[in-house]
Amino acid sequence: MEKTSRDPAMTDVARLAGVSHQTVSRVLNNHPNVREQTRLRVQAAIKELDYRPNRAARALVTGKTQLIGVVAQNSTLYGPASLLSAFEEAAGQAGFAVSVGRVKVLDRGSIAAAVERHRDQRVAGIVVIAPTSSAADALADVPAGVPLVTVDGDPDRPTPLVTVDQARGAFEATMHLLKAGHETVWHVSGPADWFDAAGRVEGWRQALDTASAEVPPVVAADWSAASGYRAGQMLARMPEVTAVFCSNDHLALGVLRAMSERGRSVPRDVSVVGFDDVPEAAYFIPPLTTVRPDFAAVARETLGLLLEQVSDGETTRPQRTIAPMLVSRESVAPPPK
Amino acid sequence: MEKTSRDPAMTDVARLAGVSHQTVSRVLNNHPNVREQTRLRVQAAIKELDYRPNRAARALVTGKTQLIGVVAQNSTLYGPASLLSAFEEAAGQAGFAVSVGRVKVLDRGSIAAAVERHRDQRVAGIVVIAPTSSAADALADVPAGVPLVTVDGDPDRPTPLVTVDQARGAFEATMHLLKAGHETVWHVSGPADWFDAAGRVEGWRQALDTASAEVPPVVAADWSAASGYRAGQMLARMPEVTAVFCSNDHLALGVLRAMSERGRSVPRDVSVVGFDDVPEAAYFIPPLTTVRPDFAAVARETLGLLLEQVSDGETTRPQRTIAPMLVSRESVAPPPK
DNA sequence: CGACCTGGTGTTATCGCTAACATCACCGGC
DNA sequence: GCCGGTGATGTTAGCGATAACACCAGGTCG
Repeated sequence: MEKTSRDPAMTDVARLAGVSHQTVSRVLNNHPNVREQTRLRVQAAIKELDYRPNRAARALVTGKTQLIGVVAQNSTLYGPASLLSAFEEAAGQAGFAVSVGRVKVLDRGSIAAAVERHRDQRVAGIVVIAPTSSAADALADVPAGVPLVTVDGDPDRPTPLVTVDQARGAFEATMHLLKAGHETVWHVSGPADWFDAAGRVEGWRQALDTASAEVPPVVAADWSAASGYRAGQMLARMPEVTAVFCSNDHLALGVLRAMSERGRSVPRDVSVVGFDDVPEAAYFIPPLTTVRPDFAAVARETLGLLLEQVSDGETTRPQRTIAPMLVSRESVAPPPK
Repeated sequence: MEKTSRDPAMTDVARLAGVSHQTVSRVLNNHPNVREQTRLRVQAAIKELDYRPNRAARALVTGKTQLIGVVAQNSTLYGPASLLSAFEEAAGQAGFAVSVGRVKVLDRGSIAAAVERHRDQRVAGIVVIAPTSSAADALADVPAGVPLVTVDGDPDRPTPLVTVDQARGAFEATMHLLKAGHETVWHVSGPADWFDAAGRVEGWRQALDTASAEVPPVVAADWSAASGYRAGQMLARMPEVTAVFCSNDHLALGVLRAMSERGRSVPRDVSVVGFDDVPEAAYFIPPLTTVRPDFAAVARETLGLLLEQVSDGETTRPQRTIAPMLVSRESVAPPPK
């Protein structure tokens, strides 16, 4: 009767290498005081047994896990999804596992519950993707002492925060259009309760102010192509509209379509700029000039900020913004004569 | 000098309730042999101390974690992203945390590495979202003994697998078009190395066979709207094309646009059906008739199959397919006279 | 009415690791 | 040539839970 023998433990490695288990532990944790020869023997034994340290045992004695909890909305929007994916990659490379707690709606109760689930797991730290004010409000409920970083959250709160510099991206996009010769730039905005959308409105307005251009009314939409299309139908009817900055690429797609349907050629008659640089943006007709946020950088900074809190308990400068990049394609041209 | 006292442990609860720590353990694990009165005392103590069991300690002694590892491609495609999100929710409700290992490309090496990372974490089981043959191949490297379920993988392999019944969805979509009176149905297909795409081609062909309709050549594309648009440009030029089944909604979007550009009205001149029911599909112009996979059901089945393996070691019937649902909107009509 | 079960509880060993201390050989300096 | 320092290693004691067994009271049964 062969019982499947249990996974090898540190003592098994120690026995094979002819040392004590403590020496194995020292090799594993790169302690300096181990003779080179001994280290090699131990490493050979580890490889031979396909030994892997038991994280539970380590966590038990150190009191720390190698787990990071992320709270994110259960959505497939490009921005948040990319962010999450980038963060998982960054954390993975740093040797941390990521446990994702999805939330249907970003309200206090749901977020608090997700945070509790993570605390139950004794995560080392928590990241909350909190792009709306209701989500940011919910963070007030998180007990102090838990390392916490907010991504895409409210820039006006003192909590540790990493965010794309929405205003700067919008500023550059708008400036790009103004420099092409347009007298002013219209804006199709995302939902007002999203910080991303608010920041982009702000950057757009600043650019117009800087250039002393007239500030047209904001055209409000949500993030969808459908709402961009509706906004576009309106704008297409107004001959004075020659340049439009859209709060994301899907809105821009809707605008492109509306323009094309009314026979206004992009970029000959109207120039359009988006935000996000979704993978399809280069295949729109025409290929879309847009602003690309560096999600990988956001992820790296977030992780850095979190690990700083985990080890030091505190952070020196708890806010980071990541400058996005304008990607110039073919949807921008000088205005018609 | 106040040192922040450590989290309460089981013994603290036991002391407060006036019982042994073992009794606390029994209460926590719902053992039957505990007097009601004792149970209440213990529960009160747990609440008072805000005690939460230490998972590391439990994992150490039981040898099992409450963690499930998922390997998924680092993509933002609607299908895989939805699946992942649904699975995280299902697992969360069953008390499992989900650790996601993202992979850039679905090749043997990357998948093997991701699986190894999960094994290091001693996950209870692993789910691999393996929609292409290269991904399915990589599973050969996974050592036996690790509970493993494949989602969206190769239906022709014997590994435990849960998948949407692509062929059936495609069959119904095609039948829907034939019943509307179309003589035959054209198909714009996803990439050939995706099982999803292959299954949908098969279902489409079966439906045509069943109705003894002519089988036109498959129009090959990838999953993008851009490629759908190119396919659509071709189809729009052919007057005999009155019905098109697209392998996903984005392709359908491209086709819709191409048709509209060439003045062929949908659904009056041409009927179009998609697959996936992306959130925007109802806002396409016209609102798109499509096939909705039940991602939540896939997630539930996957979890069930995995937990069955975890507890029993084996599974009886290791393959499950989930029937999708046709969602009828406004992009289908009888063919023009 | 003593043997035996059984429900409720406590005691002890154990999981696999790290931290802290113990040990021991070897070194240089006065 | 004895002393303290230092580098390499071993020994021991937990971390916080579960499992296995021990124990004890009270009821059942022959």
